[in-house]
Amino acid sequence: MEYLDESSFLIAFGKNLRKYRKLQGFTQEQLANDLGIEISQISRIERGVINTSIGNINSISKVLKIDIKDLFDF
Amino acid sequence: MEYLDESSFLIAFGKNLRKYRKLQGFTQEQLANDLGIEISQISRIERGVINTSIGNINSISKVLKIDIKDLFDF
DNA sequence: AAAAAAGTAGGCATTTATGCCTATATTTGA
DNA sequence: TCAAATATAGGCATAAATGCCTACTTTTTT
Repeated sequence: MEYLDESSFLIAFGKNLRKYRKLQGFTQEQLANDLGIEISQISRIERGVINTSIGNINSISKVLKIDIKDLFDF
Repeated sequence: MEYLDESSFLIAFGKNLRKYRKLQGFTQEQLANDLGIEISQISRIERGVINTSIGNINSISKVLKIDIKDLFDF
């Protein structure tokens, strides 16, 4: 198991989220709308610009209908 | 797979974190010191009072030497 | 190539997490 | 039971995420 520094972690997480979002057939806008959050936030999370909350990630996994653990599996 | 609302999720997450922290033989203070964050934050996370960041959780898994996915496995 | 769709960027105000500190409560061990 | 260790609580200042908005860039589709 490898541990990343925060910046690398956020970028890797974002890439993985993007993968699952597309896999489930969502645009950033659809995901943001279903979540009730800003589309710009999705963009920032996927690019690793911001360090979002675990609650937010729980909501995202709910909307995408995936296991939250998958979002941390990379 | 079951999806929790945010409040229930944060409480469940906190309980799980506490379980793994004790399992790895850390006090809240030791964990906070190793992380370089406030002990009061650990307490708040474990009680589900705050909605901490994914970067913080990555750091915690690193210090506890566990798989980050375990912290989301409940 | 042109138009449409999707994603990126940045500013500003607001909300929330965090740091720092002190005091209180609970749990553990002698 | 008493003392020590561990955890909880709250206030205040600061930093960071978020909401809301507009403009620009990149990608996709026709």
